[in-house]
Amino acid sequence: MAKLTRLRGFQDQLGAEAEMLSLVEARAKEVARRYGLGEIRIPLMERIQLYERSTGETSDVVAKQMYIVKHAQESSAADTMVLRPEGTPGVVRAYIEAGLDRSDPEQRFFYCGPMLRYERPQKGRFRQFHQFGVEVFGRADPACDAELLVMIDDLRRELDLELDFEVNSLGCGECRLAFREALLAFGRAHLESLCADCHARLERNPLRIVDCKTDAALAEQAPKSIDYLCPDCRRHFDAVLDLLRYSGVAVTVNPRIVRGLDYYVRTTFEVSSRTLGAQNAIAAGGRYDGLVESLGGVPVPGIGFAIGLERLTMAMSPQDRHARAVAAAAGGHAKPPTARSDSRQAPFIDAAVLALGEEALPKAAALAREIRHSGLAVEFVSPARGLKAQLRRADRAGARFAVIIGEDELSRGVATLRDMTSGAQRDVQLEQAAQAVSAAAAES
RNA sequence: GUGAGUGUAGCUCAGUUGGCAGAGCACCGGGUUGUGGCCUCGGUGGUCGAGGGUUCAAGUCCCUUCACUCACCCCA
Repeated sequence: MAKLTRLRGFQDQLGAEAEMLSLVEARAKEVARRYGLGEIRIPLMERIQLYERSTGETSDVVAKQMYIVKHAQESSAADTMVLRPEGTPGVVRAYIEAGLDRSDPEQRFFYCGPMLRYERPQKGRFRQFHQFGVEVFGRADPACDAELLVMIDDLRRELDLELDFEVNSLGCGECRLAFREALLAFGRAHLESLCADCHARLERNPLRIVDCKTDAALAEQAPKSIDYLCPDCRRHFDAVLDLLRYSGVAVTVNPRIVRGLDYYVRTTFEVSSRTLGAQNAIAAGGRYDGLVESLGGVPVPGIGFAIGLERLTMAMSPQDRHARAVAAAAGGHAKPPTARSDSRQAPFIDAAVLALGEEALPKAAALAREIRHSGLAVEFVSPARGLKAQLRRADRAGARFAVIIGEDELSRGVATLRDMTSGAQRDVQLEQAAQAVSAAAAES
């Protein structure tokens, strides 16, 4: 039989890797809670039209990266379903569907979960990846824009990371029109020197010319959106920058932050790491004031961002990752029982219960359960092998204590309680064995 | 979609001008009839990514293909 492998661009996360992601996710949720955000859970699939009308049909994400889902028996062309490539459109849809735009427009959400995009995988880029995202509705004021950046900075501090913050303003619909014209004029004027990609961009998405890396010098000369801001947009952007300066978040204004999604207006931003390679964007977002309306709701401004969780964990140093993973895996344990189990990928346990012989088996199984009821993590070791192998398993599982019940113990009505770190062991009465284990665990 | 690099044991990798597929780690067992880690002795484990070609003989040379990795593009 041919071996079945995981799909290209998809990954399994085992042990420490999974622990790391859970840990980062927990930190992000904690920070979100402090910023008054409530959780929202939305479907993994939506109608394709949702993304066509929000993210934009010309964006790469919609044009060539979506997974279309087909039911085995039924399919309806009118309702083409796709796996979500990003979170924002779904959240906006849910917001409108719940009638919040009319009844209670100011809402603050966070979400967390997998996103799927069909792309060629590389370092930091996967077909399924996880995002932690934030969406705020009903706030048009610059303080809200600044606050989201500050929030990301808080998370950055919690995780002790060095990250670069870059912001830009695309302007509102009005100033974008003028900016777009200027870009097209620039493109036509330099038609010969533009790279092949930029020729295509000129047609599809002129904004992206600014972002060209093939000819950085030329891109440098291209018109910048911040030079085309109307007075209102200018004031808004300046206010955001002032607030950030006052908050002590070091940001750089980068006119090349144009974003690939159609719905962005005014403030856009990217947060990146210097240690990640080519795919260094860890978080990105921006304002989308017209989006709720264009998806059928009443006009409500909105702004949000998403963090790539895999990239965030990758940005942590290896030593840091290891230390954190071990700490997370160890649970409440100060240190693992042996040096060897230091490299363990799974959680450490408090006790391993070993049974020797048929007679001891039910007693041992019952004892394991009783110890668990006191809140400790217990593994009932397979009794199919000898004591030596069972003890080795106990060590491998990272157990602090081994509780042994064999012929000898049974005849005396006791269990042997062995401290796996010191090797010291003593008899405890079978009836009090569970209390003895939890008492021993409590003092070590 | 484009380009480059890499595919040998579960993992990390040796493998000479083509000549019997190896090491370390991991795993299992003995040394200890009921005592883990350290030590020691032994053992299990391979379609050499796949298919074809050249040759008396291919892990090694040639062609094709697949996968992985990195980069372009794009993005979290």
